[in-house]
Amino acid sequence: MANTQSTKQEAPRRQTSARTPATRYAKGVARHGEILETAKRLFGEHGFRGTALRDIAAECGIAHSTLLHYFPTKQSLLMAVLAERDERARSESEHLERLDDILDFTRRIATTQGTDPGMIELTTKMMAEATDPAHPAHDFYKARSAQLVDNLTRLLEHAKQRGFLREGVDPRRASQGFFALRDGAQLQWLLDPASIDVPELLVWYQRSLFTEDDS
Amino acid sequence: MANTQSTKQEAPRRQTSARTPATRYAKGVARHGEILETAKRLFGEHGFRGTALRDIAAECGIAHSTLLHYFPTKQSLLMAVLAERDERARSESEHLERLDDILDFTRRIATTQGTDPGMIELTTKMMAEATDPAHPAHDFYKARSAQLVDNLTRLLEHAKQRGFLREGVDPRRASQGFFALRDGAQLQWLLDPASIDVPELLVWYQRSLFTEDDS
DNA sequence: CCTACCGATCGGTAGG
DNA sequence: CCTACCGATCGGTAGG
Repeated sequence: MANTQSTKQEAPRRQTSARTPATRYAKGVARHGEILETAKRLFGEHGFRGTALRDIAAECGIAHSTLLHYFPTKQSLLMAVLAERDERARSESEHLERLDDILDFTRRIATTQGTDPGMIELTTKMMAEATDPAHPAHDFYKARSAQLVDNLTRLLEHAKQRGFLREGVDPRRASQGFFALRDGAQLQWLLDPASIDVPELLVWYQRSLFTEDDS
Repeated sequence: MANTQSTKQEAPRRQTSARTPATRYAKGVARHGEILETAKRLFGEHGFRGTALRDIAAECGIAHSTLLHYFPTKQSLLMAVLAERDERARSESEHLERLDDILDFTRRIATTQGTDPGMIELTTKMMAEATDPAHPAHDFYKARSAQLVDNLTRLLEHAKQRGFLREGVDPRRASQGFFALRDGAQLQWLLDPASIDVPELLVWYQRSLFTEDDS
């Protein structure tokens, strides 16, 4: 495992029994990431309230008090998980400035399902749990949902101006409909994965919005 | 409270300090219903796992052990809540045999939102919580969702044979889409009631499925 | 319908 | 990174 030392390209260090600061740091970072990944998965499977810190810690092979060394409270762990998830989503939607990508936008969101089912599971279940106003992630998802709808609405408005939208399609309503369809379909998929093809359903919805000029 | 005795139409009973069996029975039934209503509301607000029996009992003015006299386990209380909710929904969809009602079907489902928001809140939140396979209501919602989709699919197939559906509308996909849209919209509505008009969104979706021959 | 209690579990802390 | 512990809370039971 520590074979990276075997090259000995650097000046030899003191061979004490204590690990070097660099090693300890790297190990800490790895633990940090391991906890995050495990938390992401378990929060997705059992929800935030349904997951105990002891469960996450056990899967990482540490005591739960050790986990609290990396994340001082359970809520801080949740926020870290949401921030990581959000950062990835943000970078995805960042390069959607060009209107050419609108058709591709929903398709990309749709196919994310296959890319990282764990992320989808987390997002959907946490959002559902966060409908409780007392839930620590309530404000996060409230703001996030509004932002998503607003972004897609803006894209659809531009598309409408260029004549890409079918008659009678209201940008805001269509945007709300897209995310409602996505979240509802994912809920159904979580209940019974074999019962529904989420990407296919979303692509079908998307096609019903645009005029038939995709080559 | 016990004024039903004042009519004295029956033979006079012994006037002991103990209440009559009839009175006790009526009181028990009332308690039973009171607990059910309170549980429905609190499960809707905080979910099943997020609601303690002590909270429900406290709102009914009894000890939590007294609640367990009426419902021996927490899960049995949940099942009673779901059964009552399901019975009402079943009687609603019972008289949908006639195909004339299809257009009205989704509209009825849509406007239920305004009729009993508590019921909607309960259904949506419990369904979301039940995506956890370990949740006691998992099988219930899995079966229930499939049944709803199947029922609407059948109605849409009949409508399609009669030429009521737009071209390219697949009954099954449209049915899945309807319930996905409903559940996702209700999720959004729970997060922020002011952000979305669920009935309006569902009626709009419904119109996109049928040909324009509604008077 | 209550008091009193059980064992289990929770998030978090102390102290090393 | 651990053991040991805290106070709080949980669903459920005993016994009246």
